[in-house]
Amino acid sequence: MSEKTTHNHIVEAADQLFYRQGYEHTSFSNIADAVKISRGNFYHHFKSKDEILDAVIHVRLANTRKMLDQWEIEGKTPEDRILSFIHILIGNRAKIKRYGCPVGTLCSELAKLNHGSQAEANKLFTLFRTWLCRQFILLGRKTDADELAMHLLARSQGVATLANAFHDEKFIKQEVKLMCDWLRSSTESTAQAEHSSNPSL
Amino acid sequence: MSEKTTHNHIVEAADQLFYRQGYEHTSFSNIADAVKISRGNFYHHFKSKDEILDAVIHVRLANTRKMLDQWEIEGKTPEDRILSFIHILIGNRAKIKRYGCPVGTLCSELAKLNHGSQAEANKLFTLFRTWLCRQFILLGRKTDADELAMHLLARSQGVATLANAFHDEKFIKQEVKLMCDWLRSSTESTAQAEHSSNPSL
DNA sequence: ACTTGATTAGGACGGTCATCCTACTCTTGC
DNA sequence: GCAAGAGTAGGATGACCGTCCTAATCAAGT
Repeated sequence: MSEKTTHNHIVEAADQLFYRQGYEHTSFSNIADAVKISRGNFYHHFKSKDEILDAVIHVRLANTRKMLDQWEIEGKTPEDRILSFIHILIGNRAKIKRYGCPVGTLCSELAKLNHGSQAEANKLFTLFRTWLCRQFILLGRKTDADELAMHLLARSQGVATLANAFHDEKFIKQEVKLMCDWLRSSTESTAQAEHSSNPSL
Repeated sequence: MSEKTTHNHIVEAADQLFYRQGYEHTSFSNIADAVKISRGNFYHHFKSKDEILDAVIHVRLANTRKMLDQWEIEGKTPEDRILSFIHILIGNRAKIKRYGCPVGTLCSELAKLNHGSQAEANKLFTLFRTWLCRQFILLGRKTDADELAMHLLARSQGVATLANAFHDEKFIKQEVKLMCDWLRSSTESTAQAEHSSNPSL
C-alpha cells in the first residue's frame, strides 16, 4: 500500500474521521489523538485543515480510480463492471448503515458549509459518472449513456441515505437486487431504445 | 399561519438556517441576527440549542403531516397522491439544487454528529414512508407496499443529492419523469405481481 | 564530535461557541 | 400609580477551535 510516513498516517486518520464524524465536527485534536501526534505538530505536514481535506479527497480520488481501473481489467463485459459498481453497496453495507455514503455525505456537508473544496469533492461523483457513462456506451447506449449513469448513481445515493437513516442493511440488499434487474432488462435488448416512450428500460 | 410570537420567529429562522447551513454550522449568533434579537435572550424561549432543533423538527413534522393530509383530500386517486409526492422535487427544485433535501441532509448530519435527536428527525422519513405505504396498499399492492414506498423514497433522496452536487435542475425533471413512468407502469396492471421475478414492475 | 535540517512536543494566541447572569424595559392587573 | 412578571439587552464565563511559536529532540553527513 502506501508508505508509512506520518503524512500518510494523518491523511488516513483524517479520512476515517471525516467519514465517521463529518469534516467540521472533526477537530485537530481528534486527528492528533488518532495518529498519536502532538497537535501543534501538524503544521509541518499541512498548512491548514483545508489542506488536509484536499489531501483526503485526492487520496479518495486515487483509490477510486485504481478500483475502477481494476474493474476495467477484471470485468469481462461492461455489464459485469456495472454490476461491480452496484455491489459496492453490498461490500460496504455495514459502514453505509452507520455512516452513509462517503462521497454523498462529504459533498452534502461541503455544500452546506459553502466550502472551497466542493468542486474537488464533486470530482468523486464525476469519476463514477464518466466511468459508468463509458460502460453504458459500450453497451450500445450512446445516446442516453449519461442519463443512465446519473440514474444509477442517484439510486445508489438514495439507498445509502435511507439505509443510514433507518439502520437497515436488508433494504440495501433489496434495492441492489432491483438495480441488478434493472440493468439486466436494460441489456436484454442490446438495440437502441432511443424512441421508446419509457427510457427507464 | 402560525402566530407571530418571538418563539415562532426563532423556530422559523432556525429552520431556514439549519436547512441552508446545517445544524452544527449554525450558531446562536446567526439565529439571533436573523430574528434581530439579543443572543443571551434565547434562554427565555429555549433552554438549549438542542431544544431549538427539536422544535424545528416538530414544526417540520406538523407541516408535513398537514401537507399529506391535504393531498389525501385533494388527490382523487392514490396514484394522484403519489404523483404529488414525486412533484415535491419539481416544486422545490431551486432549493434542492442549492441545499439538497431538507430531510435527508438533516438526518445525515445528525447521524454523523451522533446527535440525540436522530430518532426524531428520522420520523420525517417514517412519515413519508407510512403515507406512501398506505397509498400503495390502496393501489392493491398490499404485499410489497412498504418496499415500493422505500424504493420511491430512496430515488427521491438520490435525485436530491445529485442535483445538489451537480447543481443540476434539469436532472431533477429528467428523473421525475422516470419516476412518473415507473408509477404509471406500476398501476397499469392493478393485479398483484407477487410472484413476478421482477418486483420493480 | 559538531553542525545542520527535519521532526516533534507542548504551550500561547485570538476567535467563536453555547451558556449563563444581571440589569433594564416594557406590559398588565390592581 | 404601582407592583410584578415577562421579555429584552448585552456582557461575562469557560470550553474548544484552528493556528502559530518556540524550544527540545533526532538523524545524517562531515
